[in-house]
Amino acid sequence: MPLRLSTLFLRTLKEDPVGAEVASHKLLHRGGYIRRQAPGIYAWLPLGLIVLRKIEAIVREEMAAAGAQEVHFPALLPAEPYQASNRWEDYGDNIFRLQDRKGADYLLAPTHEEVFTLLVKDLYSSYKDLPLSIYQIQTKYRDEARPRAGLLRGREFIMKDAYSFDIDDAGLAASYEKQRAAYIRIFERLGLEYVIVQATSGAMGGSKSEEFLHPTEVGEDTFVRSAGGYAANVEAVTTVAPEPIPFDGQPAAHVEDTPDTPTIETLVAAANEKHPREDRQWTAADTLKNVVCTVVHADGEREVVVIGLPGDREVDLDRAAGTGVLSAGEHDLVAATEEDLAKHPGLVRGYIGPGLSLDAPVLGKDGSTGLRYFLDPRVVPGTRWITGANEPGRHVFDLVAGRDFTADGYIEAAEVRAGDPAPDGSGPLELARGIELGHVFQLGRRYAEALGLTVLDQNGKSQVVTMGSYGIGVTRIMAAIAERFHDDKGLIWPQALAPADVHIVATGKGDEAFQAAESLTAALEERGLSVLVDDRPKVSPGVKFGDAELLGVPTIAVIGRGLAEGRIELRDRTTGASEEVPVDEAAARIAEAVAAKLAG
RNA sequence: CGGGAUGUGGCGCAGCUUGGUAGCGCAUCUGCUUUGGGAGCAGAGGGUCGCAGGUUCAAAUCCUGUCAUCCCGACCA
Repeated sequence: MPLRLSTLFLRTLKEDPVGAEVASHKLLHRGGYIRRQAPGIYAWLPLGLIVLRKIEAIVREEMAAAGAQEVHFPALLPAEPYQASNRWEDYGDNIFRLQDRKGADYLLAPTHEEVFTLLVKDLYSSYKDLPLSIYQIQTKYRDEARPRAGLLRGREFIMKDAYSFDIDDAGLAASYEKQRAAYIRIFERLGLEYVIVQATSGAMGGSKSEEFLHPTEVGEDTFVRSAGGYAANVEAVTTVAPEPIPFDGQPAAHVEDTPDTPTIETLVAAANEKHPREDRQWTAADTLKNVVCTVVHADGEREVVVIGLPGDREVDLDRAAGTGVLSAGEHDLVAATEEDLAKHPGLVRGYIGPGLSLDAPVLGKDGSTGLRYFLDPRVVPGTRWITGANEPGRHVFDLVAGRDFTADGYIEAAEVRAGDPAPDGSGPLELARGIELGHVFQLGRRYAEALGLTVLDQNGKSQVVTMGSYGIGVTRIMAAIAERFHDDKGLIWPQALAPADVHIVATGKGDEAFQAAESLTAALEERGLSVLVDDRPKVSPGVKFGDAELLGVPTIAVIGRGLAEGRIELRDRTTGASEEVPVDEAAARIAEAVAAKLAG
């Protein structure tokens, strides 16, 4: 049956929702695809559901092709499995929590690793049952502090999440590869550009991890890429360390008066004025900035640490926390507070330095402060720095890394900048924004271990299963498509996702146009096409044209003015092209156009 | 969590400074006209003014509290 605008549950709107910033949010709202219910929570109207189901269908087909089987879990789950994996705490306020009448804790699941793991544990106990890949398409809940951009960042959203279970690392690698390949096919079919970037695994734990990002300015994720093909989330970029420099011939360190220079800017100015270099001006890159941070341990203990990095770089704490310096039991890395600083009088604010010689270190576990000291990878042995002398108004010049000071380790704590070299040598990096649409990663054994998922191997020995986790944001994909395919008049759906194959507009007074629209509808449906027909009586043509453009069905057939001469107008919403065709050829021509769009 | 702002018919807003019994646009309904680019005229229906308390003869308006929402930031797979 065709969708008839005379009866379809739809109201198009002229006004954007209050506060809407991005096109997908405005247009899906105005086009009557979605309605906001609460911050970050949307109701799905008939047209929206049709598009959503089409995206889901593509995902289902590719999951089946990849050998994954569909299951379905509740969105409402008991707290215990999440307490066992520690995520009940780790997720913090991002979980929607609730209690039943007995006071037992429940949650609206943000993701389902735990219950998938437990289900497999329930049913399987032999290596012969593996490998296994199962998935669901399910509504997820995350109580985001600030939902925004409509469907792009909601508190309720639909996600396909798949999980693989293997006996060994090789099996996990193979399962991962299948899902990764399925994702590539999905995005190809959607016609949505994507970049696969290396990622960190974040709160989920695990090792190999890649994100599928759709590059766009409205995206919330920042990633880097090089002309040579390297791409990574900024959190996952590793710094290219320069070659060490021999100590021979390097000047000895010397302390100088640099009054009132608590910042890098004032320090550089003072250095150029009072202690100028002969060959060039000092710059911020010649200084070593020592930033005080706090590691928050799982038990709540706050450990102050110091991070040294070139003075021209800002600290990026997400990178620092995500690139491995935090060991087990270390929960988070944050900026140090006044109270943290107050506990360490050995730190002279504005003039912090690692110490003047290896014999008398200030920072580091063996230093006088006893605080752990980490360095940016650029601070290789032999590099010379201006840095704090741990006295107010004094800095040390020509302090050489490795000769005069060392650290407890290296850390990726510096911001990534455009122009930095790619770690694989493929050229300079550029920064870009993207929407994260999918994420594949090798979880490893964290969940299986925490929840006791083991199987017997060929030797009858118990082995912990290794897992992979693979997510795709279905509702987010819909927003990304709307974001990518629209113009100032409205949405322009790809043929494969449009709520109908053809949008027929009947205009003019009298019954002729409406009758012709009915005949054409029937002819198109006979050819297997889905039809949206604007059969609203007494609605002016301008309104109908406007709605057709807003709704975004890619092929529009206008029946009206030309009908007296036996012609129907075909419009291509994508190209804007328009042509008149004889009435009796219309169905065939439309079917051709639709087929061409599906193919192309 | 910090900063800023806003809560008034379905939607978007005015009214609040200076208290006096609620208005505009869109949408909806009726009639007539109009029908290839978001029509015209005439009429109609629809509001606990976020909530609670207070001041007052009288509160959308002033005061106190509270809740919610939006924006910026922090946070965030």
